[in-house]
Amino acid sequence: MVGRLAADSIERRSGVSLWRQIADKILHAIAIGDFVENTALPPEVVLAERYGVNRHTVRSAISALVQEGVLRAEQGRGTFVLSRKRLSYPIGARTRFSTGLQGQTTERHIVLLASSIEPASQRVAEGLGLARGAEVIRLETRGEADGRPVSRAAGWFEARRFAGIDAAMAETGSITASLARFGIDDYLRQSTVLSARHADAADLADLDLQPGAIVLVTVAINVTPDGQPIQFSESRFPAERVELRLSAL
Amino acid sequence: MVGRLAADSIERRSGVSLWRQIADKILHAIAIGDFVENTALPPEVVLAERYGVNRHTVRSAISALVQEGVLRAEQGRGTFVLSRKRLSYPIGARTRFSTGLQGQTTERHIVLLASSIEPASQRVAEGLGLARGAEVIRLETRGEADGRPVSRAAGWFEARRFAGIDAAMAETGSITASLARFGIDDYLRQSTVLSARHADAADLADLDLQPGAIVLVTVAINVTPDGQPIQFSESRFPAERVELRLSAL
DNA sequence: TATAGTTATCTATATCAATAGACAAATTTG
DNA sequence: CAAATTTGTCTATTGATATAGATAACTATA
Repeated sequence: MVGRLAADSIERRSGVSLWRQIADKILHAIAIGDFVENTALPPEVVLAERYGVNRHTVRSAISALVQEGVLRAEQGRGTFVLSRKRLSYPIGARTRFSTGLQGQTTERHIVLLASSIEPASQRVAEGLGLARGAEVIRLETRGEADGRPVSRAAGWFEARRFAGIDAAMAETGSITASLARFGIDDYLRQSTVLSARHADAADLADLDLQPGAIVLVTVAINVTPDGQPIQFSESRFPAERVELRLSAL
Repeated sequence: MVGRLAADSIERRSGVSLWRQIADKILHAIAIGDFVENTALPPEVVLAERYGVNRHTVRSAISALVQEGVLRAEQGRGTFVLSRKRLSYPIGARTRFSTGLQGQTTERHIVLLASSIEPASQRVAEGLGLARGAEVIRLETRGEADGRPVSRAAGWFEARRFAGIDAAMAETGSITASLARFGIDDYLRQSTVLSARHADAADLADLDLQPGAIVLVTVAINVTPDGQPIQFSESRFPAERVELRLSAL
């Protein structure tokens, strides 16, 4: 018996335009190696036939991907796949931003975008083992590697215990280094919950994405080695640039 | 300083229609508890103003979600959120479909959709430690819980060692039970790589999704306790119905 | 029962998305 | 150079998407 391999037709009047669907198909084809880096795509006419749409619709899709920096079109020659490997971000017991991307990138750092003190919401309070409404410090950060944004995170810390962590973070550019100032030499990831959704307007701006992009979302709790919760965080990763590699916890 | 909390505007001419974006927003709002199960949504006029679109556009979004079984509209009364909690699928060293969903569901099983023998592709061969082109058995399966599809997976096994595993799978409806027939009493997850993308036509059909839906994708390798690779798999989960909970590996 | 609040339906108009065809411009190949 | 191939541009038409306004139908409540 033969399994159906990607019937791969497109959906009309779905709320997602055909050009967007085809752009996604091309991205997927690149991701699985059907279209190879630094080689030409099939001609527009062929793609139009393959996907069962008009050539102009294919052109709209290609145009969007050229904007996104995935393809380069050259009149008379063809349309070429630019190289853009996805970063593989490790998630495990000792998940650290910078060390996790060593070897894949030459440069990476965290930028502190904003910070504030606020009462803990239900889930933050639960995660940190605090009373609802207790004061917490929120740090909004963006992770960048080789000049490209690869993550956008919000982290919450108990305000009383970690007063001044915002300044430490701005100065050091590292969560690990900032926590060290409060006597935290090591911390472990207690839990990670993962989901995915379309990027909202904030994601688009923060992560330099195009409308319709997908973000991976992790909600995690970090604890000291003896199990004391110190950080609750929600991170967003652009799915087109990052994959998450789950390592031993 | 104050961090921007979800500017949450909508994107025009993005390839995703406004009604689809608003439908996604409503789903998200339900997911994070802004809209509560079994209570009414704000009136259409209010939603239209909040999202900055015409009332009719909001109605299109609501109409789609009614079709998807997320909402129920009652003339004169309001539009209500039906209950549909996301399943939390655990991923860890001993990831098992059925046991992982115990407690959250009353019934779950795996359906064998198709099977075939084929030469190993590059990545499958690498994952299983075989020569490229070596014969492998592919099992196409769907996981269902309480009558709803929650996963769609392809699993590859070395053909010589696991000849007949397709029949075993069809009979037992369990990977674990099928492997037991080949003397595999225990197996561990060696690696998991996670990504997300839009559902393609096959996903839409297999997982009973609407166009524009997002799927979480895991690529995993299972090994015997002494490290021998036995299964390479790629699974897809509907992000609107499933979240992945990473537990200790 | 009367009123306010809500969803449902209708008409009309403007813009975006998709198709269709023709031809121009650039590149490669014979 | 000529022909073939491929991307780029233009015009035109159709259907889906979005806005706007008016009114009907239904529900709850004072």
